[in-house]
Amino acid sequence: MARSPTSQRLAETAIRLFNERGYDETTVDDIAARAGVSRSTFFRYYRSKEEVIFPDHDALLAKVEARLRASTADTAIVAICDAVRIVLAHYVEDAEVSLRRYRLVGRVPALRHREIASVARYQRLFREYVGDWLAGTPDAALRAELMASSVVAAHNQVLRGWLRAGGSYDPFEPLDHALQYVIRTFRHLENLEGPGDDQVVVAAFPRSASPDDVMDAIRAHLGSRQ
Amino acid sequence: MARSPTSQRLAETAIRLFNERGYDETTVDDIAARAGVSRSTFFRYYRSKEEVIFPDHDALLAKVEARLRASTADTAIVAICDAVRIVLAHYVEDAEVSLRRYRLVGRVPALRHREIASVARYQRLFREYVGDWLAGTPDAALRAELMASSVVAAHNQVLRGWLRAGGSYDPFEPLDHALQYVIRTFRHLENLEGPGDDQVVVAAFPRSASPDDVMDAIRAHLGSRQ
DNA sequence: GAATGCTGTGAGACTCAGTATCGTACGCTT
DNA sequence: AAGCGTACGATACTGAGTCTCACAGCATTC
Repeated sequence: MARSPTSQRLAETAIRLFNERGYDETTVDDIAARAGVSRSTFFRYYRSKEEVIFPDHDALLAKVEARLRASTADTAIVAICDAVRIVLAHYVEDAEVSLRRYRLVGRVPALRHREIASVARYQRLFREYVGDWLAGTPDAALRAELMASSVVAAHNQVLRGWLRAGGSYDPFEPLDHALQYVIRTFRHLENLEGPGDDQVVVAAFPRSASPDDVMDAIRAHLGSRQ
Repeated sequence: MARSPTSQRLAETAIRLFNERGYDETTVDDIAARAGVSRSTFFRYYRSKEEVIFPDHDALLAKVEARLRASTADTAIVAICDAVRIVLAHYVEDAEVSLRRYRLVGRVPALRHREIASVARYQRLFREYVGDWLAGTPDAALRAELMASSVVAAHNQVLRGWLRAGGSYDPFEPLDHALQYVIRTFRHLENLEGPGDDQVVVAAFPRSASPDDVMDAIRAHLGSRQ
């Protein structure tokens, strides 16, 4: 599935021209001519002028889906975090391309729409996965939607920050930091099944409760565990 | 700002034709001819063929923004919930149109993309608002993103459910239910400023911690409050 | 009441994305 | 060398969206 040299050449030519003259000012004819092929050939490799900017979203989407499928309910959160890392890694691998695309997309509304649409596909994927995971629990669909949107939002926030900074640092640490928020939100939304592996949320009390009230209640509760 | 009769007529004709023949099979010429005007006139009222389906998103967006601006930090959550209700109300008011559009959008990828793009504008609006609200606190941008995405996700989930059901019930109750989740998530994400009004989340511990460890830690922490 | 200007409309030409078809040259097999 | 499949080029076509110009209606003004 290695990309053909012609396809590669077309993509590079296109991006160069888009940056030189602007997206709207560059016609498909220009790209094809400069790449030394015919217009027909361009449309053979890319279904549209926009697609030349977003080549392998399908492949990436498939990778994400594969990672999610390769998990059981116990490891759902791990699978989700892994999947998000896969996506971010994809951008980081081709930092050069990602950055050029980022600048381009920021300037061209049509491309921005396209990008947003492709993000929606990831969100949908996560939503379906989480929906299956939560199936049967109350408000499963709603919570799946919220969880999926959080995952995607966290990823996008980290990615955008990294891109804005010109890809000048390792974004996986911020990603894990962001995912901590998401995981806590998950736990929170998931609270029917109790807390997770390494943390036990102990209690919540009316603010009016005195420290002694709190201590008493906790002592009583812990008593049943000893 | 009442819509002109010609514009109205064009929109109605377009939707009827889209439903009869399909979106791609209907040309702008068809619409204009059937509405009794020229092609030029169509493009005077709508900048594109897609736009005839999504007429007043701009106005709605402005309403939402106005509602958000008309609030101080204290009432941020209230403002956000209100804003979401405004959006849902807009769909419910024109239930007939909303339903027709929903069915259409479900079948035509180009329209779906357009819809998704417009949703992103709402999310951006909420993100900026929440970002201002949280400005100066740690991870403000990240938490703003998460909160905004939750708000939008909740709304969309409720709206989609209502549309799928053919608009056969009052969606504001489910909306409030969904917003409860969102609000709790907010509180959770907001915990730097302390928890909400009536709850105090006390602590989280490694599951391996013995009850005594827990008690000691809590006692030490509460000590500083007495 | 004619000249003036503004506004909405129609007509037509033009660009360009995207589709479909056909012919052909090249490389590979047997 | 004959046959075959694949990739490419050439060409024509549809339809969206832009632009320009001409004209008609309608008000104002002197």
